[in-house]
Amino acid sequence: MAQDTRERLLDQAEPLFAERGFYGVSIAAIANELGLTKQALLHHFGSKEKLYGEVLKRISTRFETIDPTPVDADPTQRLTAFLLALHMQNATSTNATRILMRELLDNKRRADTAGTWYLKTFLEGLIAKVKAVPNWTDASDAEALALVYQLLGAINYFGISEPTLTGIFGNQGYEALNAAFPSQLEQLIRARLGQRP
Amino acid sequence: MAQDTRERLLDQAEPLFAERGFYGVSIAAIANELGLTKQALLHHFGSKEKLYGEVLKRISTRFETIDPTPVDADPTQRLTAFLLALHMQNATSTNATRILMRELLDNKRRADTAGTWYLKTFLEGLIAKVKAVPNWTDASDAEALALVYQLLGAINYFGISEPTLTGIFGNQGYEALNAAFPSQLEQLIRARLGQRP
DNA sequence: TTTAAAACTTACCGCTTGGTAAGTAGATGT
DNA sequence: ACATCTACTTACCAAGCGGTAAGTTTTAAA
Repeated sequence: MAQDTRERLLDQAEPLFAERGFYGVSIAAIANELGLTKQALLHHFGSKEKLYGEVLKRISTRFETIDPTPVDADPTQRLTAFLLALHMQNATSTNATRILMRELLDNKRRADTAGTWYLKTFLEGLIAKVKAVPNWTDASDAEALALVYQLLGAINYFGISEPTLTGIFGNQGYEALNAAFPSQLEQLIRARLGQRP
Repeated sequence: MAQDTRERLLDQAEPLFAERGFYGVSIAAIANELGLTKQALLHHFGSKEKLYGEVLKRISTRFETIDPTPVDADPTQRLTAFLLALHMQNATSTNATRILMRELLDNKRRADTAGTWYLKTFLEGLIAKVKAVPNWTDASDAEALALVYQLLGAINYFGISEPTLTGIFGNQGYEALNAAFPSQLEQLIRARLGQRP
């Protein structure tokens, strides 16, 4: 079965899971959107869980390859660039952020899915990046992680809020906010990294 | 129909919607957990949508009454106290945060549910609180909102991540993080409010 | 003590769900 | 030419879904 077709199907299934969640879409609905029958879809992926699992795995691996700046750059600069890149990725597509946020919410039941493990290395990498900043070299792991998590939260929470914020403040209001966001984020990062923990 | 019973049922339904989402729980499952039959539950609330709507409404009204500090306090202090109170509320119960986060994710389809409207006044109140801070008096609405949203993101994202973080870093790891979080959050707020926008 | 409303139960209903079983058309390799 | 494999289709299934209809018990005010 052509790898391209498989990838194409996963490309199309991803936004459906992102928008409606695992329990919110049926395999029949997905198949319909993809232009084939439910049984054809099951033929390709075996089960709904497996299909979803592959969508999740793709996202995980995709996340492992974000690092826009050279290793020898200034640590503060490097962390800032990395987090801004993370935010900018949401402008392209919020599917990954939405799906991972849903995993976070469902993790009490679904226990340890693919998402958790990639997150470990991802977070540990970020902790290391924080500790490379002069002011933060002797921060505890918990302190560094708290900062990291606050910044990730700022980015990802905003990432999933576009529909709601547009609903509240209108298109213009949201656009103004979206335009102001990156520089405000940069300021937030600089402000905190400039302080001691 | 006794108001107390109604409230009790909503109290018990809330965590189920929080943990499994609207599409993830059936009315039969809820009824079972509440110790009555599906039909008895439907008798009380009419439909699943209406039951969920009432859960949502309760959360909205509950949010409108958080303001721990007197109006005449120092603006910076006041905003900090408010946001810390918001974080501390998650320690008591994450149900509200989880449900509202799910609403954020589903808002593309569910359009304008109860959650959106309460959020408007809530966010506008926070914008006003930011603009009361000396450095921020002449910030634009978009700038103030960007900051507010970043801080809310930091708080709420952490609020829903306990199961995942415990899974990654273990109970001890999570406890250390949870202990470090409030003071780190306070530092983050102070750092940013101390700067100009 | 009667009356009426509230709080249920039992019995359904049509529809959707995820999944299985068995067969088939068309390409590909030998 | 034959066999194999991929990519499907048609037909079906039991279980679960949200919801309706109608009857029964419980509670409590007149």
